Amino acid sequence: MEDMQKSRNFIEEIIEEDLKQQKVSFIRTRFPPEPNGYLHIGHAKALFIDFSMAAQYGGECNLRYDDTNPTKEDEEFVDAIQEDIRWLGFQWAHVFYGSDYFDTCYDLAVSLIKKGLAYVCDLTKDEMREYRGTLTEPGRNSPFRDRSPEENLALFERMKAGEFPDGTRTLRAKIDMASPNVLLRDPALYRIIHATHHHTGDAWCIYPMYDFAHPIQDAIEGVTHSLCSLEYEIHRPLYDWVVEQCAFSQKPRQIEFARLNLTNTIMSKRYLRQLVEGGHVSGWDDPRMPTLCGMRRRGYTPAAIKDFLSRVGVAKVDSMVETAMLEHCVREDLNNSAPRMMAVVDPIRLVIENWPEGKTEDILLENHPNMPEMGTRTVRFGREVFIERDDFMENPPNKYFRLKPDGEVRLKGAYIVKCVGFEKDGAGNVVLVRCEYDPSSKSGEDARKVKGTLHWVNAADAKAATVRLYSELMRSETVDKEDLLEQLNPNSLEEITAMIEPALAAYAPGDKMQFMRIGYFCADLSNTAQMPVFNRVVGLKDSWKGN
RNA sequence: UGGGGUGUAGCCAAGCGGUAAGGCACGGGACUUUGACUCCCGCAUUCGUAGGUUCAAAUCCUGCCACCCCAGCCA
Repeated sequence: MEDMQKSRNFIEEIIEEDLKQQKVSFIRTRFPPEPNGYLHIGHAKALFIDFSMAAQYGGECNLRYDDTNPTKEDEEFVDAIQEDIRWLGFQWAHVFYGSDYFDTCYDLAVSLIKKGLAYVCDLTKDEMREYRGTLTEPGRNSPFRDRSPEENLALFERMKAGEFPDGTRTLRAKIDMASPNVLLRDPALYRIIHATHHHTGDAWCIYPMYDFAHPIQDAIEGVTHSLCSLEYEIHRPLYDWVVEQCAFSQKPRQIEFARLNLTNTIMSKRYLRQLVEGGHVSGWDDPRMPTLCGMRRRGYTPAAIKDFLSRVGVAKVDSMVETAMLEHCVREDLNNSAPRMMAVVDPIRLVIENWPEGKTEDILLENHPNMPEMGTRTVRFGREVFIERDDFMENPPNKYFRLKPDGEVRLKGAYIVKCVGFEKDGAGNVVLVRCEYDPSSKSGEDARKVKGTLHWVNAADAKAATVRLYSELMRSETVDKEDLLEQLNPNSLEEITAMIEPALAAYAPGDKMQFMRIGYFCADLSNTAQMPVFNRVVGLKDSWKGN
């Protein structure tokens, strides 16, 4: 037939063109996180692209820790990163460490020195900045630029041997101090750092810079397409310079795409750390965090995240995606898999006055209205039940389908009840609603319909549970990085005690379910039968205008 | 004021000289023992802007405007 050709994003176009022109025959990509923090949804976009491009063209993707700066990295993050990638459902071909290539990097640096393309520079950090010039003025050559290869070799060897303190010397590429691209003004290739590296220990005291190490790592691994975010666009000439001057025959190609930004979300690692260390969240896996471990704990599913990422697409425009899109994706996924349960999040009592004291009745409830294969369960119904405070109003607005004086409503799966009275406490809050039920209105046995249906929990066997209602961490759509803490949403976590149907207490940590008419929830890691804890993943859509 | 990028609806995003896909959001309706789900319908006479080329321009050309990135011995 005339199947609509699925449109290709620009990276797919490049890859297909490279394949067609036989520039490459096997696609290899890499996901190169620096092990200095937990992965977040922004990384997920990058790795989603890295892994899916490789998979789509029958190639492979490596996981490579970009660990060239021992002062910022820690082994702590290495395992967590793998766990998150696996959780999303991706499998790498190999795990590499950038530090595995330190010997090669060193040798290549030596070869650059021999070719007169790199030199040891004694300028201090401040001096180097001064010599670099500005965006509009060219820089000046370092006074050490013309050292002989022999002298450079000797000095570089002594740097490696640990003879010089941190910050006293660097190895620099000899490119062009007048380049309009500031990155090409003799960039540092190596710096001295006397620190223990989490992976190589004390083997080295000089470490290659990202701009030198990354293209080398890519080339060694045979990466064909090195996908990264837009801010590296300006690094590409340097990337290509390194590949060229180090004489790699197979040249990896760097392609840049826009990183993900989400409304009401802060993504930068530095600020996330600030939230964790300042105690503004409970940890990296706080369900409000955009980290993958946080989203996992919140109850987001890999399928929902991947669906979201594919909907967002791949392009070069700086964009800000609405969180609503993400929420739509979890709802869609959970709608098809989450059993429907009843929990009353803000309970008040409802008494059925014409229901005999002590009498109970078993109610059969479907676990999913659209999926009979999910089975049924039995719930006890009695004289007294809990209903939501919101589901009764003394003076309701128009089109209020819930309980009101003299109004009728069905209790889900049970009977139609009519409000015959209510009681308030001293503060004027309704604490009890009095009803009478219609014995002929048993669910499934009666054609009579009422507009509203309420969820409920039988008071005699309801269990208490802690329910955490999460909302966005940041109160405005965009976040100004200046005064982060003032922009925090003070109400991003509301913890309440809810009354739940007994079966809910048996759910294991990580299980997801729908609290009927409320939202999708996930049993928290700390969930126990004694005191169940549920996190709200996302609320149900609510089109009631009076709300 | 230098260089590198990017501008299509409220938000993403197709489009690649032949007359503006799709999704989210939003609005209206049907269905409903979840105000959910599902299903219909609506939602850019116009593509940052001003000109030019062409029978024909979001697509090509020129100018202008806006926004993002770069002056780490971070990645």
